[in-house]
Amino acid sequence: MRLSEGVEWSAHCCAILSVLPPGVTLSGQRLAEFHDVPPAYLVKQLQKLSQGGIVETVKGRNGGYRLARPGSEITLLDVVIAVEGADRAFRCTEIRLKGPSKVAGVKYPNPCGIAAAMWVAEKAWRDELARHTMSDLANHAAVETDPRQLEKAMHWFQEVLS
Amino acid sequence: MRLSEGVEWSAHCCAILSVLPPGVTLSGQRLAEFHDVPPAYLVKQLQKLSQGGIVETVKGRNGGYRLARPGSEITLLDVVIAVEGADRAFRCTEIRLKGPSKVAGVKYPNPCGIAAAMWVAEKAWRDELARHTMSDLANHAAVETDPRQLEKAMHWFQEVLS
DNA sequence: GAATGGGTACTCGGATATAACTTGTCCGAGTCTCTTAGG
DNA sequence: CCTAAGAGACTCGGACAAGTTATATCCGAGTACCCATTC
Repeated sequence: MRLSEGVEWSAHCCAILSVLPPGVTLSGQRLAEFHDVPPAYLVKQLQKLSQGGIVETVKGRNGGYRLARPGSEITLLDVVIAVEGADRAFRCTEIRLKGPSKVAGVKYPNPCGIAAAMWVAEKAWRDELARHTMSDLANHAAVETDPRQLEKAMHWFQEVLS
Repeated sequence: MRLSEGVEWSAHCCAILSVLPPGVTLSGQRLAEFHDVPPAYLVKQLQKLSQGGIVETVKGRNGGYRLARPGSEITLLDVVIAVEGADRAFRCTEIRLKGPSKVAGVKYPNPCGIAAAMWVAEKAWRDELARHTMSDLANHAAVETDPRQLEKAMHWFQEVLS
């Protein structure tokens, strides 16, 4: 089981976007430069965020991306779902309906115990992810980050946003 | 994010093995037949369970697999880890150390907020999986399964174990 | 001096190659069992 | 009738392909800005 790298990139991008002044956009090129990741591939992830209603896009010169709603209303779970899809990690293939013990016509309304346990665990995972908003993560980063790095970041933003 | 099919197969196999009399083994061929899955590939999953200390193997004629310890002491988490590996689903690439804001020499002892949140969520997932043992799942299945199917299964077992 | 039209540069978006991993298969090494021959 | 040796068949285990997904890239469609031209 593995989450794609796009999840990490997207989460960082959304956290960054959450601290921008309202209305200001940042292009995929700039976001890729700031995070030092392949620009074209990052844009592909941002596309998913756009389709998922997490970010809005502004076309044309000086265009880019901005959050579609306040950072305090976007959770980590929202980002993960937008990038990875809403499908469950565990997929039940209903093994119990196959093999030599199968009985024609028998259907089970409830999921089998294994699938049920798996899905309860996944719900616990999702619930935990939903507890963190982009604003929370941005605040946490602002506190934890080295002051010198914070200053360099501020400087860079003022440069590219001018 | 996706769990491999091997997880489902392995969980079902372990649940089956947990209800066998002590010492009795079931071959990969039989387990594959019972679940209607590709035999050679199922054996590959059972290999991982063997390497993970979940099941023991008995070679030679009338050999096969059996649980390495009581089914009440094997959790769903044990099986998932054996098949999928112990690595975390989310991997932090330390983006914050790259890009134009990086400061030479700066290291962060604590994981970044995003990674921390991800890993807390994964722990919640694991804790939930660890709450279910193979014996629990087998009991649940015994109650939920259609009586006719149960009987056919019993019949099949008596046949292949004789 | 102000307005307007066109060119240009920059943006996102989807279609297109490459790499990695999951899925699926095969054959060899090892071991228990059964048979059979001998005492 | 009992013992023992050997052949056989069945088992697991790792090495070997095929298909699917994730990763990375490129080029086209569209839009806002800037500048030159005109009134």
